[in-house]
Amino acid sequence: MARAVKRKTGAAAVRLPAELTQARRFSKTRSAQSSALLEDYVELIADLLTTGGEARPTDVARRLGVSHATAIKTIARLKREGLAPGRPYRGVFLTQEGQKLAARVRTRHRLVVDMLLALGIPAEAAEADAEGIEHHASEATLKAFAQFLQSREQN
Amino acid sequence: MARAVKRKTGAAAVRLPAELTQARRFSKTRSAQSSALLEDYVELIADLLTTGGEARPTDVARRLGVSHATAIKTIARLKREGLAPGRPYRGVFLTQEGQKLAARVRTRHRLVVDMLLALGIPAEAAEADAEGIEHHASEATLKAFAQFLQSREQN
DNA sequence: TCTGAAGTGTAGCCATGGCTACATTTCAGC
DNA sequence: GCTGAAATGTAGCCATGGCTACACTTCAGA
Ligand SMILES: [Mn+2]
Ligand SMILES: [Mn+2]
Ligand SMILES: [Mn+2]
Ligand SMILES: [Mn+2]
Repeated sequence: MARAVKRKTGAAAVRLPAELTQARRFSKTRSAQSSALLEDYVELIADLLTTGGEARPTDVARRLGVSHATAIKTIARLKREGLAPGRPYRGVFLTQEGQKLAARVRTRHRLVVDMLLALGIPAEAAEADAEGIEHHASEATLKAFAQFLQSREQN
Repeated sequence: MARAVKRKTGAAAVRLPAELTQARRFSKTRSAQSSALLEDYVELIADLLTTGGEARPTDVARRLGVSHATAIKTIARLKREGLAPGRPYRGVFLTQEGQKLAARVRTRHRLVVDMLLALGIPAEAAEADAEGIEHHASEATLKAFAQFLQSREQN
């Protein structure tokens, strides 16, 4: 295309900013994707901690449907990123920062599920889709979801 | 927890199926994630082909915001998977299967964007979020989106 | 107190999807 | 026709996130 600039003179120049915009969108999606896994781990660990008082790598692995080795490796990444402290063989916990992230993620998760349910989507599909969708919902989208739900409640 | 089975006898046994369900959800999300990139490539290539008659690796790279080397490597994967034929230095095309996939993906993309717009989400946020969300919307969810839009048009 | 099963951790493999650096090919314009 | 700039392709690096196989800790119960 760059070689074609001299062929299709006019339109190409105009389309350039659109290319940048689209590239930025994809870039945003990639970045969301890279935090998605950590978000799910933190959310799940928080859930295990509140429910059972402890979060063990094996439990995390079983709930996520991955091997315990995979879970342990990712938990190590949580530790590296300052989201989870913890000594070896002692279960996982969350730092203040980890807890804050967990709270945000849990709220968001519920909002997305509720929205899908409100649209009449069957429960299991709503839960499954939400697990992926949640990581790509911007603040603007979350706000719109909340407003939609609120307007629904009023009738 | 498995070690804890003998401590917390009752509840753990009941919770087992729920664990499997949740694991299945995460597994589904992971699988959606693994096809997401190919879907975006195919969608974009189809777009370039219809718009300009050709899809060159450099154009694909620029639109996705990645290096040309990355684009070429992923395009090689498209070829491996039977979605794109093409000789070296000759631009990319789509097989019948690739075209079918592109059509499905494009329709889905538009539906998701339209849904978000209908909820009052600002255009740029809608476009950006849709780029990630689309890959996690099941048939049930797409159907619900379509129905919502239809009911909207009628007033 | 000992011990073995369960849980935890480590090592090392693979595919993916980014990147930079460099080599090769194409083709517009002279 | 030549040629050099742009496009294309290749090589090789890295991090991530899966996996299996094996080693090490822990602790419930004998
Ligand atoms: Mn999730
Ligand atoms: Mn979630
Ligand atoms: Mn997309
Ligand atoms: Mn798309």
